[in-house]
Amino acid sequence: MAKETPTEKKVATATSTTRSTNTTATKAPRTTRAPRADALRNEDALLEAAKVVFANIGVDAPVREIAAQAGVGVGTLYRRFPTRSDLVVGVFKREVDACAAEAPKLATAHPPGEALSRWLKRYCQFIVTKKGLASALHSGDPAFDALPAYFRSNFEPALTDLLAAAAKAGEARHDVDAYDLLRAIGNLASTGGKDGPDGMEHTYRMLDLMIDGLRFGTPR
Amino acid sequence: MAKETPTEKKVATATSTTRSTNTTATKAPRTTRAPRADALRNEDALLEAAKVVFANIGVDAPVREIAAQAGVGVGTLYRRFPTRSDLVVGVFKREVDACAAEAPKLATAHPPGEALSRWLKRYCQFIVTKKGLASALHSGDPAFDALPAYFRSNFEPALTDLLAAAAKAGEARHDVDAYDLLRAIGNLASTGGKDGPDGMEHTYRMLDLMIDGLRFGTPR
DNA sequence: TTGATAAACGGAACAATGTTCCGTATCTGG
DNA sequence: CCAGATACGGAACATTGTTCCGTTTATCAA
Repeated sequence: MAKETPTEKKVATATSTTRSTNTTATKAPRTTRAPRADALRNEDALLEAAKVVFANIGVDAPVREIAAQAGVGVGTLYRRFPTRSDLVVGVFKREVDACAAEAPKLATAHPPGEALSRWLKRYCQFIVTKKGLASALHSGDPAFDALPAYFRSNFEPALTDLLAAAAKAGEARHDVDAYDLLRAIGNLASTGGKDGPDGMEHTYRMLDLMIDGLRFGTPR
Repeated sequence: MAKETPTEKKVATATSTTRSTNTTATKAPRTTRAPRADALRNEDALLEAAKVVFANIGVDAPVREIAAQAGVGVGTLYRRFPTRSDLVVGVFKREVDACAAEAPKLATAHPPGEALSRWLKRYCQFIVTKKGLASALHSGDPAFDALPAYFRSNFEPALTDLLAAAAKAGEARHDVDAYDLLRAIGNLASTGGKDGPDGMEHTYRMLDLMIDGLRFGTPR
């Protein structure tokens, strides 16, 4: 097993919430057993490691590198992700999930307008960070075919809710389509990314401009 | 080890490669010798083989395949093209050369309007055939950085001449820019290529439309 | 607690590919 | 025709993605 787990603290990350999703009521199903704890831990470690390695080396980073970073053998990696592409897909989805999941959190922690602008900034970071992955999407590999739909089906509702709340509170106009905005900001952020002359500053300034535009004509 | 890469010797379509034409006729260029005949032959065979293999298998075809098709060993291939990318570049340039070189030939063999339309059709074939290579150009490999300029610097003058002659003969309008036309037809041909429902027919119909447009308003 | 066993693990081994090396064969100039 | 520069072929090496399988371990019931 993964003897190489000196840093066991990771376990404390309360991954428990996502457990017990299936068939808890039935008794002693010989055919199905609860997933092993180390397997779950490793799947998480692999996705996390892949995210880091992709960011450092690029999406073309060797699989061995990722396995090493995760403290796991390649065999383990391949049981979970039968293909390199599957790993890329996994990382992409996980990042989409994480970004989309912040929308409701921000909505409860801040007033609607503030929540909206904070999330849009977060979304910008997602776009810039995942530029490498995004280019992989257009590489012709059919494994990535489903990702655009996944992207939209997660982000559009999240932003729609934020927009509606902001509009209702009089902090944004009503006539803005969430998907239009996602695309516009996506284009904005994907050109002139973090490697620009002044980091992400330029992108953020443009984003602020757009956010002000959202407020324009709003009753005060 | 083989480091320096003299690589291209210009367009090289000229037949004779005698060294004596260089500068003054002083004796004893001890340092340079005429290239061996087999070397020249193999370079040609490699480019030709690569063209075929790229067309059949794709630009990602194994190098060994190309060497085999050319009837040479990989060592020979790598002496001429130190990198896989160099081979791709070589094929691309050679195809550009071949296509551009037909312009003057057509100009002498046909009346200006006919020459123009024939060459545009030929250009269409180039675009469709090289779709695979074109996508490789946008792969981030710096070896391909010079190709767009090469493309333009060969095609634009060729087409400019054809256009001017046709306009002078009253067989085309005067207000059409060669580069604009190259781009327009390039876009036309790159979508819906030869794999479409009716082969290249659709593309050719659109091309004819455009050629008619070139004639429109021309004095007769 | 303990033991049987399904599940998971690690990493060696395999296959495909780009690239390098070098002993041998061939061409060229004199 | 000879000597030496030049080029050749393909085995060998390096880097990946992927598979296999003997070993280890978490789980569960007794």
